[in-house]
Amino acid sequence: MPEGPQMVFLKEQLEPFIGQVVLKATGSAKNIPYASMQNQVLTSIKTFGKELLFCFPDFTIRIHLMLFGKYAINEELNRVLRLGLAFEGGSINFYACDCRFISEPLNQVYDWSTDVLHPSFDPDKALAKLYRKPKKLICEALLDQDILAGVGNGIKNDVLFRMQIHPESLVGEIPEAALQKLVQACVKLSTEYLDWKREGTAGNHWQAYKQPTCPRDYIPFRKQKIGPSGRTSYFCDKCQQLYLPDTI
DNA sequence: GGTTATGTTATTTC
DNA sequence: AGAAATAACATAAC
Repeated sequence: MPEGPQMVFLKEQLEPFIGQVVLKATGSAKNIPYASMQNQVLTSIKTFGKELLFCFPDFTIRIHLMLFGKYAINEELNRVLRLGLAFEGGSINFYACDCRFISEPLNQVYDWSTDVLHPSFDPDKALAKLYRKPKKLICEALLDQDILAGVGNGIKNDVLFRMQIHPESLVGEIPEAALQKLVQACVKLSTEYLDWKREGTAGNHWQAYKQPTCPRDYIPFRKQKIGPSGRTSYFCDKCQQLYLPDTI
């Protein structure tokens, strides 16, 4: 259930709990100080990329939904509870997710300017980090959370389609202007995606991801696992340009 | 039973 | 040493 925009949306759903005191923390997640969380005030909730951060006065609990994570607000799901937080005004339950305890100050742990949806996101820094990996496939580089935190496989596919760049292009071969636009597109699509979540707009907004046909050329998208990570890409050979080294 | 999937991380390999 | 590939983990649906 991840991708940055969904996590920001989840954070917004949970904001009513801010200021409330934990009545009880339960679950099967390891390294969580269940007992000492009791009576702690939830100071704030933040996100970093696909991570959700519950901030308490002296520590933070980090939730990552990974691939299969589920959550329920004011209800319970019929599966193994990983972390449940009971407040006066309701409860939050997480399942099949990664939970961690963070004792360091968050500014020491996170570089917020890496997060595509954070106000301090720094596109120039992202561009520089991308060019530091010139031999990587662009479809792999876009998923690097140290470069573009919050971008997932859906955003990756649609951004490449929108900017008409072939997923197998090498980062170092993409002209700077095009790569710059690609970074901008990550921000724009993530923001749009968040707006769709907020508006509760029905239907599908993906142009390429999980789609059968290219809306520009009306030919079937190619669906293929690309690169060492093997994440699936949806792309159109006709309208997405492949940037590779000149072979002479 | 096998495959697939909005993901990360620990371990191994080069 | 450090980058890159591989394995591992988690879970439901088709």
